[in-house]
Amino acid sequence: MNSVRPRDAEGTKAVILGAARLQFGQHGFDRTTIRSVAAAAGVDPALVMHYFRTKNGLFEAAATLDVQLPDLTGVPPGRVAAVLVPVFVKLWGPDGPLLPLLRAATSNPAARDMLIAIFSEKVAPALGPLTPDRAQERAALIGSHLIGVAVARHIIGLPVLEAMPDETLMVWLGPVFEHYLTEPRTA
Amino acid sequence: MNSVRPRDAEGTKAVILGAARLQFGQHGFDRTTIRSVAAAAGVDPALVMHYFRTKNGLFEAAATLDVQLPDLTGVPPGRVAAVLVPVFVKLWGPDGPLLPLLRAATSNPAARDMLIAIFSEKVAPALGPLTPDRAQERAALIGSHLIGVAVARHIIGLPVLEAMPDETLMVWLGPVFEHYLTEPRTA
DNA sequence: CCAGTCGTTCAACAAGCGTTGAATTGACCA
DNA sequence: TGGTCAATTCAACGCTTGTTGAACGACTGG
Repeated sequence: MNSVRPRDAEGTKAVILGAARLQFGQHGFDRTTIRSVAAAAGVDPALVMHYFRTKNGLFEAAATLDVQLPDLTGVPPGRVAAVLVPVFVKLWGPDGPLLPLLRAATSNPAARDMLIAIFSEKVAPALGPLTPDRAQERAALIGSHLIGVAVARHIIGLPVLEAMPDETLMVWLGPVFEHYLTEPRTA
Repeated sequence: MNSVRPRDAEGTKAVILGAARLQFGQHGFDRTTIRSVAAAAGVDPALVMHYFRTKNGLFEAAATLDVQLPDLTGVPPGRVAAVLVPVFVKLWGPDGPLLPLLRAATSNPAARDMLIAIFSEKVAPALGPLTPDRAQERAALIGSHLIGVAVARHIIGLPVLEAMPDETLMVWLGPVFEHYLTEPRTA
């Protein structure tokens, strides 16, 4: 039944990391225990420590990711949202890499810093060229809206948003993102 | 130094509740311990149990709140955002009652249910009369945007949004909320 | 066939947790 | 003054957690 894997350091390391990603994402940092990760990976808890030294080490390894955003230079403003929304919806989806980070951010400063870094190094630069001014603010508003939708959908589990298909969400968010990217500000 | 309070059940109960609110709000459910709440309240841990029976009981007592939204019937759509945004910004602010609930929602199902209840019993009914259709969806999008801003500002601590004054935030959010409330949907 | 290496497990620790029941303290009334 | 009862504390329990060092066991090169 329980298939005994051959001895393979790199392999088991990957299995542990997979289980850790899953649990950190679903239950957050505190509720995820070394023991539960080890059990899910079919491995002794001490082995987890051996490979990742500490629980924080395991988390950092599990949360390390490279967020790739499409190049948006030259995309007409009216089309930007249509390109952007599907990408972000996937990144923030239940299987995406950002939700675990957000869940952990409640109690883990390292997770907070990682999210801030992703915003200022990836999101803001990607959106900057499309905006007339105040690029940071505009990007932050778009980003925070996406965070909110992700929280409402996947953490709180608000029925209306849980039930809403991605396409419908896109239709709603599209004009708003366009507004945030292009609307001139006087104040 | 450490002022010894007179024996007063109702009083100490309130002190404990205050400490609990503070800690649940700042550190979330898991990181808040009976012992730390008791210490902050200058009281024995057993006393906390005596008054609130269990940690979940303490949390429920600390998280119980009545969110009061202004009556919006008859307010012209263009003015709605101007009325609504300050109220929501305060409710979601660092001293408001909703942030603790959201922090706890990461790991506490009761907190999730409470947030869902607040949405469906308070927010959606308040916004419903202002919308031509799909009231739940429209309210959910506004609510999730506010959640996102709160998370970005007070949980993650995104510098751009932390530094943004409430008035500026209002100017940004106003047109978007108006759009969500009034924009006709064809799809 | 034996030694050594490396993946892996065993067993235990110290600390912190929620929770408990009995003991202690202090205030009030007879 | 002494008794009563509520408010509060003491001391401990059983459990889970992260973490550790030593032991085990399978494969590999000599």
